[in-house]
Amino acid sequence: MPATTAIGNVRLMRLVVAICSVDYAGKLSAHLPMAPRLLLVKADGSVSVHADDRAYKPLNWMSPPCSTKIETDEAGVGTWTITNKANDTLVISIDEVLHDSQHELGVDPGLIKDGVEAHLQELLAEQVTTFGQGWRLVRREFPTAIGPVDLMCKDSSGASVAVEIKRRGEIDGVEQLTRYLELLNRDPLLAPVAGVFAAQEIKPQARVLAEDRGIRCVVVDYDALRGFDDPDSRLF
Amino acid sequence: MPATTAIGNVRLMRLVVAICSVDYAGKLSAHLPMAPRLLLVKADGSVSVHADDRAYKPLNWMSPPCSTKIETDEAGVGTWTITNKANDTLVISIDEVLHDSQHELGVDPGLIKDGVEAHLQELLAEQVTTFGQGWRLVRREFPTAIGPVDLMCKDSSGASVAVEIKRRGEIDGVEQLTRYLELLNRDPLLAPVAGVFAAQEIKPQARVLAEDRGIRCVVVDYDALRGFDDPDSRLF
DNA sequence: TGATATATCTCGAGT
DNA sequence: ACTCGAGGTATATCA
Repeated sequence: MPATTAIGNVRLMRLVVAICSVDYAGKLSAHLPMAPRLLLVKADGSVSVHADDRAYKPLNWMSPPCSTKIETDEAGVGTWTITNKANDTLVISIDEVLHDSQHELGVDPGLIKDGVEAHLQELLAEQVTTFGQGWRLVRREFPTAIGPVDLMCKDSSGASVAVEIKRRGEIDGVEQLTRYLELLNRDPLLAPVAGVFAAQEIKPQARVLAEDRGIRCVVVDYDALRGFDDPDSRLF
Repeated sequence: MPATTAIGNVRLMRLVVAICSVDYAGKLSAHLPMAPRLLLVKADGSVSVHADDRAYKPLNWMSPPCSTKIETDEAGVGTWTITNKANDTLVISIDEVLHDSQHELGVDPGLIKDGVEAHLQELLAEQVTTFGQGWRLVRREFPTAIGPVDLMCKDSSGASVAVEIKRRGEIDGVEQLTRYLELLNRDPLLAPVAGVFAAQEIKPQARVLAEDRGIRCVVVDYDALRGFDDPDSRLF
């Protein structure tokens, strides 16, 4: 078995706290005046600039793949120029370095998620009787010219119903389902096709719009659906 | 003049590199197995968990406002429990601390941007002949009951045209313009009103939908428009 | 590779 | 508080 770590493959995360200004030129232009900030250089070469607020979004960043040209003196003062394939450039001008450290983290084993829309669709596909007794699934991701319908079903009377599934039901979803229904109802082999808008939460505006268009709204309980599902198949 | 910094107001960014596992329960459930990661605690109380890749998105996070309960021993081993108003919880279990430092950054002076949609609208308002010879601007932000139309114009024959401007032209923008046109064409003093969908980039789906509804699509070149504009008016 | 849909989207403006 | 729209959206999936 070969060694899993070679010196040349050691990948480090570098944390720099520095007084710096930043200029980005690419899809837009952006400028950050000189101030103390965190510079985060990751093992994949990506660079992000963080202020002391906001958990999610950096002030500025360069996504990988990208390369960094560092032109600094022994105190770390100078400039970093980061460029990507599209020739977007991020220039960081450093006046003073307050902290500089490197850390080996290794490859992350990754995130396991549960409760996203794809999972909700799976559960509902298995349990279309959530929508009514005697319903059956025709197919998931039923193809149309403008995109796939989440679930195509038949109700107990054999009538077609297109189901649009969202985690949070907003107006966009109703518009999307409306477009599908308009298209599907032009097909004499399918028409008439009714619509169901299913979500864990449906915003009042979306409900009004849907019902005005004759679309039935169904609020689904993820935990209840999951309860009927095999618990051993759960991720954790 | 009062002192601008009191001890109680000193706000610090804390950088911790630790072997940890993470569980989030809120809008969804997510789990990160034990591994070395960066924990970033900002002055606003927000916490984010970073792996050694991706510039933009943390693996896990809690946005402010939120509060953290730290239950660790003198070596930093133990758990952090972060909760927000909605009772979403992020639990970080720390096995070993590899680095721990704090830094005072102060409030960031903020980002200056150039090249966003508002600017595109300005440029097109100044140069409506981009859409055709003899066109003239009636007004920007033309008011309607459901919101302002970006540009209301008259073409060389004097016919009214409503223009919707986006940086990226997607289906939502076509829907928006469709709603405006429907409303405007009910007004006998204005009707008939034609539609133009203008964007730096128009997605195929959006183009199909727009043209199906008789809306003309125009791809505009931001840099070319800017070239005609006064360079002194640029932000930087 | 390009197009499409999702996201714990985030974030800001306006009501 | 809520809604709506924009984002250097980023990111995953699927053709």
